[in-house]
Amino acid sequence: MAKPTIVQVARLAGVSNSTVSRCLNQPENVDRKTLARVRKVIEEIGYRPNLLAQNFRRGQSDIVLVVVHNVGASIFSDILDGIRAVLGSRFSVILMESRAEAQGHARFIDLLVAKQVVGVILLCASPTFDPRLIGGSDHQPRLPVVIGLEPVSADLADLPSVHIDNHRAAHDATTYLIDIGHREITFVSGEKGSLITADRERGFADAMTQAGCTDLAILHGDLSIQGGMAAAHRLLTRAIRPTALFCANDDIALGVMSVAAQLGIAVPDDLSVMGFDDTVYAATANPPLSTVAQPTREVGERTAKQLLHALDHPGEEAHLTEILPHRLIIRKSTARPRQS
Amino acid sequence: MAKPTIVQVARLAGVSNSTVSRCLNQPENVDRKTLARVRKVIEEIGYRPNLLAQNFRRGQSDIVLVVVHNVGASIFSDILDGIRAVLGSRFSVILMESRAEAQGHARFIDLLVAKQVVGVILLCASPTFDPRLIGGSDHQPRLPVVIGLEPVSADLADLPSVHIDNHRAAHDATTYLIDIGHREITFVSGEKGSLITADRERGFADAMTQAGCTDLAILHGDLSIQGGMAAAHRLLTRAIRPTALFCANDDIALGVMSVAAQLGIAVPDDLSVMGFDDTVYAATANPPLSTVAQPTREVGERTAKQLLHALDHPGEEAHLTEILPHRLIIRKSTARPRQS
DNA sequence: CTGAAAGCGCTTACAG
DNA sequence: CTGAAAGCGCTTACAG
Repeated sequence: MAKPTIVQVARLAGVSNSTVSRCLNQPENVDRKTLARVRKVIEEIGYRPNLLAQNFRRGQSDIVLVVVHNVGASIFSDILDGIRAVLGSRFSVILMESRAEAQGHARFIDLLVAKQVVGVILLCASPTFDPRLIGGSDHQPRLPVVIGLEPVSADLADLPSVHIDNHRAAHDATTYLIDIGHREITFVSGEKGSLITADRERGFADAMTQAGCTDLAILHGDLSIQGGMAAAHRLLTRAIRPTALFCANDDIALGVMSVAAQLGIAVPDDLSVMGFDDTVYAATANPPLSTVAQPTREVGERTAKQLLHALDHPGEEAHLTEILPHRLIIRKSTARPRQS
Repeated sequence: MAKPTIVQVARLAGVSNSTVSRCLNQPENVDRKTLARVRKVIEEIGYRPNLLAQNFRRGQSDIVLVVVHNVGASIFSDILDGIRAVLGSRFSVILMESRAEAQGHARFIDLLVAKQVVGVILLCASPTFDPRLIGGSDHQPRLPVVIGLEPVSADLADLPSVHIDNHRAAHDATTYLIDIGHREITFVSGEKGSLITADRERGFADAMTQAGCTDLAILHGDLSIQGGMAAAHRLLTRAIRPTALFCANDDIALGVMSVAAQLGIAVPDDLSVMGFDDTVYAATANPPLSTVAQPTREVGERTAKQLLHALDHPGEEAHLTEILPHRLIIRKSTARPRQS
């Protein structure tokens, strides 16, 4: 009545454990008749290999861990689709939220070190992740890690990564706003000093400077709807307002637009708003949000491909950084400023 | 140079493996001086127990698996916060997407059966999950499973679950629309026959019937922005339109509103739109979306508490179904119909 | 193509 | 409070 093991299968089939194991893992090396007999027994008693034992014995699992900051962010849907499309049925994907490990952390590390996972895809800015862990040694190959979507901290610069050129993307978007006549543009960003937004801030700043707008306005806050609302309350209730707000992500932009609507400020007539990410909520916003699109599915595919490569070529040191193309999406939330 | 094991720690500390193991798992049963010595060695050589071995030996892990349909859905953020708040540091949470297991499935099952996880929280409608797996037997206790957020199929009716009363919630929302004067209301739903929306459809239908509106209009589609857009294109381009659309979730409602805006149909003046879920995007929509709120964080907390209870009381058969309160949130997307 | 045997790293009664 | 020993279920050289 207890869960059947390889031993019972062997006994019932009249073969050794080894043979059963071979039937499972390298059936091509087993006599056809033996194989059939063993498989019949497996079927009959409903045997399933104990993964825990298997992983332990092999010293590794077939699980790829994907770390995201926050499960509810819609941008991850497509990325995961891409990842799974590439990984196929060879590996299972499990997810963890990095914010959950802020204090915990230890478990997360144990999981990696203990090789319950065979590789890691980090879709979150890196601070959470202790680079020492992937060091590896003579006997212990380093655990393959690929960073996707977000920029890479200096610590982890030697890891393969896949992302857009955030500096250039922000530069392009800012330049677009300047080109249509805006001069008073505020960049509504995330936390000060955060890696995620640093490149975007610099891109904004450089574009502004190049256009002769030396009075840089960057507002730090939170990369969320709430953050956008807070920023809007500060920026839009002043006597002199910027004519355009370039937001570090779409959630901020959505928060900004909702406050603008509350205050009776018309977008884009009185205020242009530009987002970043092109999440599913950008296109259906009212007005539809102009934004910078990241090729999310491709980010997923490419990170997974890099991981696969690392998995299949354990020796190679491939610090490949892939820069994927971004795309400016102009919808209805941006327009020439009124008085220009 | 190889990864240190318990054996090396024992040798270096001059004790047996057993003692090292005890230092790790039941330090209160170890002499203070021994403990100190062993801990020092552990520290020095950077020993970390091999989780794979530990789990295998113990026959279980300390991981709780949370299954969601789609990682990108914002509703899961709060639920997971609630789950983790309750589970604390005693368990790690990993996530899997049920949609990914549509074909795969086998791996998912293996993971459960192999007890790589100690319990499961299902936040997705149940079809994906094969109830036979949790059967258990004399020697094998059933794996604790708690269903949260979504309604439970008949198959799994004996499992503990936590959700709102979807029938009543939809009934309340519909009644509200009727009370403010609407008679031509269409329910924009998900897939036909889907468990997720069945109760909401019935709640809508019952409220309509009770109000004497016998001509029921339910449109089936997809529970997404795209689905809402498609539905709106069908419903709003006709000569005779409903005066209100009650959508099975907020994403649909957002899709509907965006198409309405495109078509120049004013919400709520020409058309009332009601959502369901109260995701973070509802409040900032333009106009802000009236909807039905689910107590998401509480759903997470309660499912986790039920799981914890099941974990701590393996014998007890507690098929507790918890019905949590919903809340009607009236914002600006609903109003009296024009001609009433 | 198959089997006997060792062993992965840990835990757990059982003695002492 | 501590140690010697068995064993969890599987895989993997090594013989044959």
